[in-house]
Amino acid sequence: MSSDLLSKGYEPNAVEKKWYDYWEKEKLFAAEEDSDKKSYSIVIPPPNVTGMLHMGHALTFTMQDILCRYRRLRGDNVLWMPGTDHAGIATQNVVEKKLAIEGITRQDLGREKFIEKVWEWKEEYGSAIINQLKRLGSSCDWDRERFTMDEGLSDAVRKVFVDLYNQGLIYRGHYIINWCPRCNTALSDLEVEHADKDGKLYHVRYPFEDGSGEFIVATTRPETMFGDTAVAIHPEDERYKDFHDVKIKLPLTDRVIPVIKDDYVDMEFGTGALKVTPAHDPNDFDLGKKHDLESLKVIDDKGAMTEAAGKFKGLDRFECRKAAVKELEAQGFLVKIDEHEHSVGHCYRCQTVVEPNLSQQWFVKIKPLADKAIKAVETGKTRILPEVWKKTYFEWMYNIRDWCISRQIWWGHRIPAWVCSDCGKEIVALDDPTACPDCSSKNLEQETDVLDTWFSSALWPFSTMGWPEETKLQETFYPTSVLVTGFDILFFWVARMMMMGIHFKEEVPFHDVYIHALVRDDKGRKMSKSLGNVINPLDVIDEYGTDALRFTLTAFAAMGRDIKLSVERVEGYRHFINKLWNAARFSFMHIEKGCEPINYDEISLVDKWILSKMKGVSQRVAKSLDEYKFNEVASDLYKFVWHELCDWYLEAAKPALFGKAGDAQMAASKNVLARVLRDTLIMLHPVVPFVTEEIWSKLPGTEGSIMVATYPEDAIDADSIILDEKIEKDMETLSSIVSGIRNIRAEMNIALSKTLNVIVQTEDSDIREMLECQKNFIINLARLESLTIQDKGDRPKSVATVLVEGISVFVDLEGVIDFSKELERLEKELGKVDKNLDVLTKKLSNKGFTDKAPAQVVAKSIEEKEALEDKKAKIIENIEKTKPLV
RNA sequence: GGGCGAAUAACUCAGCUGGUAGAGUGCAACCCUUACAAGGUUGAAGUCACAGGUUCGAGCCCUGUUUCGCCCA
Repeated sequence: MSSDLLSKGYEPNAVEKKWYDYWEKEKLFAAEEDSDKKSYSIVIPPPNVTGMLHMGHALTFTMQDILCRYRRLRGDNVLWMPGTDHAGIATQNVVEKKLAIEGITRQDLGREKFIEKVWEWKEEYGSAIINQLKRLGSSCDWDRERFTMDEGLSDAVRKVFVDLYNQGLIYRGHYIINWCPRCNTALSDLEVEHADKDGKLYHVRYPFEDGSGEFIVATTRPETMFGDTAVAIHPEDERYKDFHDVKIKLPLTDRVIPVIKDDYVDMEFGTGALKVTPAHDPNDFDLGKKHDLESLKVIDDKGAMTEAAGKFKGLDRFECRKAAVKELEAQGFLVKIDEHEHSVGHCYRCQTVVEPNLSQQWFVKIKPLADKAIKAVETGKTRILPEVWKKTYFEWMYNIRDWCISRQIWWGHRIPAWVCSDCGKEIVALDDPTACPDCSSKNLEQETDVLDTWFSSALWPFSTMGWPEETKLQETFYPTSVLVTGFDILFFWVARMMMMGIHFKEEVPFHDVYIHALVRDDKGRKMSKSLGNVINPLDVIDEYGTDALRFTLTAFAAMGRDIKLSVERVEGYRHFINKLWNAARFSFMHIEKGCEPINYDEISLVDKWILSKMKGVSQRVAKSLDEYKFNEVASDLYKFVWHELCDWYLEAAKPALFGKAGDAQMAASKNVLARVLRDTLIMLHPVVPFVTEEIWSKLPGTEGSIMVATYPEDAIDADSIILDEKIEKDMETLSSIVSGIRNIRAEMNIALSKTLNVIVQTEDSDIREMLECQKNFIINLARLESLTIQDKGDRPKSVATVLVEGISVFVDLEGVIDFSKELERLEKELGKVDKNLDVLTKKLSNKGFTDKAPAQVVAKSIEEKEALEDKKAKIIENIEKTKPLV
């Protein structure tokens, strides 16, 4: 026996580093390419190479790590594929900012040199996020770490591009796209974030050319008027039905524009006359195409006005708005300005207001790809959980629009397309062409654009496994078992992986998609730098330990619900880790050797009880993990460790463990304790890997890492552990009696040092027998001097009473208290019973209930009512007998 | 404007196919009882947002209202 095996409190910091290094060194995270075991695989959502660990990472990596560690304990061959994303715009921004400090722009360097700089930056800082992920305990197979710009993945990207092009699913064209004037690139629809802004609605006079009248048009963007090429009205608008062939003299310009009729126009909005700017509004663009209107670009790529804006040329678009309004007012064209809230698109990388702009870009024709991805979810080949997200997925897929994939930045996969300068031939090829296939010219110019970063991440589940090569890895691990991610990238990433996976692998990329919640602050707000409410996971880990953070996130990860996190909550769960630690510390005082098969003939009721409870937990935990109910895993384990193992089992087993029940019982209980601690650690390990490994390493009879242990349900002798309802019921009776006596002690203010004499009466002979056997249990835990078990008999005089399931418990209070308190207690108890009895009586006197409710339910109610009536009678009796004592 | 979700103890949240409301934290009282004061024992605390409806019976199902959050345009 030795208590100095473990220190008094759990100190996570030293322990975590030690074990993480050990796991890595021992290659315990490594997947086997070829194995007889069942395969289980997850690819991580690759964090941005510029990223810093935040709570969202902590949550998603904790969940994935739990699943992977759990599947290893179940004997699976697990691949958890890690890597990072080159994050085109974000990374380019970071490096540009760094250069700016030195006063250099990327244009100063030129494309080649700049990209070299980015690679240098990546080599230096790119592993930061990976190291942070390791601190979470993530058991990824790091030897397989990939990067979306590495050679293999770049090959995959190129092949996909070329194939899609040849299949007619990638095309180039002039369309209106979202343009970020700060990043100087096109963005996909998804990369634009809409925010409601207080703006103004300007009402402007658009006079007819012949002076016979005017329209009043309402616009939020008067600066775009220089690009107007028509005014549109609704064909059925009563107000304008007499206008035929009118032309508009566009204010502040010399231009005359036509009036078109289209039922797209909203008659309710403003005056029902809509200015049409095809080059700067997506809807107007469609309208322009339909009516064959000219597109006039008035805002350039930097957000400044073009030639077409006349004297406003060169002005920033927002400056121009002010200037134009002033001019309109001066010339009498401005009717009024209303306050107006409207939605404005912002760049998701830099928050600059996005400019819809006409330009030549590359697009993926997405509909054919989407159709197959929809079908995969409809038929259940891929499950989306929780189910609510299925609807969102379908909604987006049905309304999907072609995906703009070209970006006018430098950092990324350069589009493998060339144009022949001589004949204009467009060439897209796997290998760089040297001559034009049509005219043999060698004057080829490569496309300067790069691909949307999400284009490469869409290939992640198979490109990381070696595709387009045929590899053993893909054979073993594709499709992956589950994708775990937040809903914020459901469209960006999940949907696109679905489309690409199905198209190129002819197989869905994952069987399950588990969508988890977002981590918010304790008031439910998104964590953001500007709000200053960010909780840095690394700080939390430093203060409370990784396991405490992981357990907290797990406990709060109820499906489909956001997590409101505060450090206080982490602190709460640190107490749990410490409780576990101390339970182990106590156990180590008794456990001398590894556990041996349990002999049920030799062990006590509490022994059987804790084994039964443990069996229930291991079954429920397994089921909950299969269903991604992480919070249930945490609460089951918490309840078991704290309230069953520590509160009752360890306390009840103490006499036996200290040898007060004989050597045989001591040995048997020690064996049970060893078994329970071992299996508890294994069940906990996926959630709290560090503390469990530390305890495991000191637990007698264990070899190697807990990571390669066997989950209790799979143990060779798993069936010898019995889930026994009768035992659990008996234990409940016993603990209720103990709690009842403790309650009397507390309410009567009886010191713990005062041992009590108690008489228990029940007419049930089975229970009497059970109680007789478990006498010491009650005596020890309720701190009694003596315990008498009777059939029935005279009620002793000066007692406090408590009723447990028809069992009367009399606590002898001779000379201890004043009985007015006891009377108070009894009256209170009577009140409770009466209230419950009321409900049941009403229910049972309702003919509808007795006639229509299932017989089982009625019978149960009758039984309960009888028990309560019996209880009531006994309480009244006790009250009557107590009254004279007051 | 379209869609989705949430509302349960002071706080954070569970609550399965409808059958007398649960946990943790916090609070109050007592206790250093030989693993743990980061602990133990006991206790108080809820018109399940509001209004209707279905049902013998509704936190749960249906309709509407309010408030909040999110997504899409």
